[in-house]
Amino acid sequence: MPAAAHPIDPSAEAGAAPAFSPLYQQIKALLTRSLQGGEWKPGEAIPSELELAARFKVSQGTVRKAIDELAAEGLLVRRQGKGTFVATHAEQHVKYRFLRLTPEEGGVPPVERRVLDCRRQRAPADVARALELKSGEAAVLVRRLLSAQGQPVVLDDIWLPGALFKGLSAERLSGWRGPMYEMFESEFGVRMIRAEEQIRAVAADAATAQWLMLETGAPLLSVERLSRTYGDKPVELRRGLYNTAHHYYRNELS
Amino acid sequence: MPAAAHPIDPSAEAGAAPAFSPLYQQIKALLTRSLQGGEWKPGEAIPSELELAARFKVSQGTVRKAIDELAAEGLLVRRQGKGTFVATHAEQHVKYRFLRLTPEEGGVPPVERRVLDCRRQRAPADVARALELKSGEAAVLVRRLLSAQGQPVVLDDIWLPGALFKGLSAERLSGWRGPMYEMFESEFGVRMIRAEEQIRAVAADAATAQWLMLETGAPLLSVERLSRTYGDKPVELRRGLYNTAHHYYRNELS
DNA sequence: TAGTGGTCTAGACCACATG
DNA sequence: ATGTGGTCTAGACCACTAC
Repeated sequence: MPAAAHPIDPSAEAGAAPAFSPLYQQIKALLTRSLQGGEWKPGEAIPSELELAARFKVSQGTVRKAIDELAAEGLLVRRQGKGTFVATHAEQHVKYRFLRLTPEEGGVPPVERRVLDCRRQRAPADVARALELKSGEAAVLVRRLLSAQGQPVVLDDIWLPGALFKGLSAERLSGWRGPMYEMFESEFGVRMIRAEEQIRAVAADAATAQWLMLETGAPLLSVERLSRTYGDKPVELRRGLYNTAHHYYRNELS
Repeated sequence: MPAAAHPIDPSAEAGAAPAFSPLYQQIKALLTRSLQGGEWKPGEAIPSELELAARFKVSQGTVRKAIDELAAEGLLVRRQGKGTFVATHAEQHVKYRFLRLTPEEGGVPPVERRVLDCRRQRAPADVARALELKSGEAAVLVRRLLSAQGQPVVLDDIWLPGALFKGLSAERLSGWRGPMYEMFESEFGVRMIRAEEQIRAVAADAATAQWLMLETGAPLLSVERLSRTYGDKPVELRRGLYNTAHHYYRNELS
């Protein structure tokens, strides 16, 4: 019983919980649950460290450590003198967090978007499995073409759970200015916080080649991304095909 | 002057320093310098937090925060009850830190190595620029073929600064068991701590196709990696061509 | 001037590893 | 039993932001 001096009863504020972990981990779990439950919305400030310390009956330092970890994970953003805020995809500095495609020297990133298709249909088996949908459950398929200076660079197929994205249409997508994840956040209340990608090199098939204005068989970067929201729940399966003739996917290892 | 109560004179233990940053940042810089200078070697334990606190005349908490950051960056490894150790590529759990190529379900990673070439020569202009060598300075070029179950998967060209890798030969490389970065560390005192990668899809040329037992023009993943050691000094330029028919490059975004 | 996050301290106690 | 890192507290002071 590590924190016997100040145990927090998990059943007090919520249901089953990690039970006996360090106090700051319990606080972190409680904060995560509040974020997940929408107590504080993206962009809003959460209560001050002292307020939270009073609410949870722990010291400021303990709250601080919990917030530190959530900030390190990108769920919260600290701003000295102002407060701590729920992270949002609308922020300038995280705009390229999930956009790893970088132009060669002197080029521009592929920011021109064209929605080719947006339809609701039953999720195919592989998509259903990835998104943890029941087989045959509704899904939304969005197909987009991203270009840089008129040159097509990316062909994206995006699968979303139908239940979470009611009312999503090609018109709404086309009308939206700014990152897609910002729209998901503000229009559908779905916030992506983490993603895993599988990257391969593939040959362009005839249809893809036509969209990207390449020869059939041209080498393309295939990026399959599974995005997750709070609680590691998968909410987006994205399959992108990138023409890397004038762009590259950048990555940092540490 | 944030830390006026306990300023550390940068000139006391070393030369010019970040001057007036938070105390723990100054401690961090001092620890980094000791790591860089080889005061503690990879795998060894550094002094305990209390010892360091005494040495630097600060509280344990301040040393702790400095070590926390270095541990987060992967330079140190904490082990409860034992001490804090200098990270090493020999550790099991970091063995795959720089190896992102993952087998498809049921497959095996490409661990069979064959050294095709190892020669010293003048660095070409682009390599010299990346490694920050003077033009015409000596470099070592290593070419390797990695296979999984007899099937070639990766063709690697590795450029290293000649001055740092005296005595590197195909024989020594072939004889080494374990990760290459472990060899660089223990045999040449060069420890990689960070790397940036540029990833593209390319078509196999005739020579590459032959090595990888593919058709000319087959799509390959091109991974160009610049690895850095302490002080962000570049020490390796690696150009890998991956056959992603049965493996994929995995990445996590957060 | 007041409130926020950021730094630093000193000391207590716990958990883990080792002799 | 001792020494290590890990957690938690209470309080002080600093730096930044806003009113």
